[in-house]
Amino acid sequence: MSIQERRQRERDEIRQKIFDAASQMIITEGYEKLSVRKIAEKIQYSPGVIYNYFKDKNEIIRLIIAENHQRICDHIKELRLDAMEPRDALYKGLTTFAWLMLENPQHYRAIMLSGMDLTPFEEEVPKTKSIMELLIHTLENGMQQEVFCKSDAKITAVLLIASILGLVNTIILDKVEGKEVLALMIESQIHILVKGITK
Amino acid sequence: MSIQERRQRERDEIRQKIFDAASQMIITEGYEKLSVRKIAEKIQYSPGVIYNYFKDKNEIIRLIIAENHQRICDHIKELRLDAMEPRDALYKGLTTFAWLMLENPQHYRAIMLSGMDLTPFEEEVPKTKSIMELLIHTLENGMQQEVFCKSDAKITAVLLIASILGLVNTIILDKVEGKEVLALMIESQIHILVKGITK
DNA sequence: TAATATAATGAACAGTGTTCATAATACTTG
DNA sequence: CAAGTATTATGAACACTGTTCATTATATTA
Repeated sequence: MSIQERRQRERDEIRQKIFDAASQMIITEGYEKLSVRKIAEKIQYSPGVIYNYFKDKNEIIRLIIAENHQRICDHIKELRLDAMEPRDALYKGLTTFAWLMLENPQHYRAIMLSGMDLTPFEEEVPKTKSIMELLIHTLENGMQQEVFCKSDAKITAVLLIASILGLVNTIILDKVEGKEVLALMIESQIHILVKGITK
Repeated sequence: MSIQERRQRERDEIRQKIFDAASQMIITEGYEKLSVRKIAEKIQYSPGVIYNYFKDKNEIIRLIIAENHQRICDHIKELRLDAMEPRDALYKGLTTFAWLMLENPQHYRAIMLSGMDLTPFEEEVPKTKSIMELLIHTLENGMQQEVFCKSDAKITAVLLIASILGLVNTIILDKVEGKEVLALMIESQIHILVKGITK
């Protein structure tokens, strides 16, 4: 029995190696330059072996994105937004989200670029929705306390996230430089959004 | 002299043919599936001929995006926003922008996807900035009339556009269906934004 | 008509994702 | 320990991609 455990462990290790190599290559060389052959070269295996561990290249990318989402979600959970005043919570949550997204742009870029093919993505990793759920909870909380205007919290959450993602995308594409300008933009954007939904 | 005019005209015609074929292929088959070889096949030329008329594939894409921007900009200009009340102008302008973006998602997608390589883009087609300029003008107008909060109009314009692009992107990626849901999202988003910057 | 400028060709190069028969390895059984 | 079996790695092959360029064909000029 132990022998099969070890085999499984070895499988997992190689799988992880592939994953890590791909993840790092996206960060250092960018999403566009990522290729199966280069991953194989980096871990010193033949190209074909990748397909013994992953369905295809897309699955690897999906999992990298999922891991990133999870990481961001964990960070936001640690903020304990539910213990804060709704508007403060919204401020803090969205700001954190924006900065974490900007932390490694290449991963974020992968989300944008591979978008269309990632529809079965949420089924695989249901936790991905959690960022949205945290936000929805904050919004509903604020509505009950009559701080925010009444609306469909789910839709409003989508709109808020979309705004932040749009800003992050613009910042990355336009190569906005200077942390103080960046901070001003994020600050301003979130100010507008929070004001826009408050009573 | 007339003979050179004709030659130039013929050159322009083939160039246009290539452009049109590419533009249509993006719409029908999507940005990812666009290839130089398929363009050549569609216009019944050999692949190499493309490079007698365009520097590379990217230039074609850049020009398609530029044309799209121009088209949207012309539509918005026709609205005569400067003759409207600032908030109405903002509403109308942003709503029109969003719907035109959603009109053919594949072109919009090309903007997102090819982003990083398009930095020299604005130098080629300075008119691209015009949408932004129209928006900035509307904002400055509103600030002078003390309808909008005082701020850097340029930055605020970027934030507003980013929000709309973010929403459009989300709608496309998440394949939001149903025109009434779509309309509600756009309407809500713009409502939040306008409220967010008004005094 | 011959010389010249221009443009189309398609093979070639270096790359991509993916598949699969073959070879090598590791494990199980006699 | 040896023979047989299951598992995994290999690398060639397929069908693509963008791009370049010597060669060929065409059209213009002398």
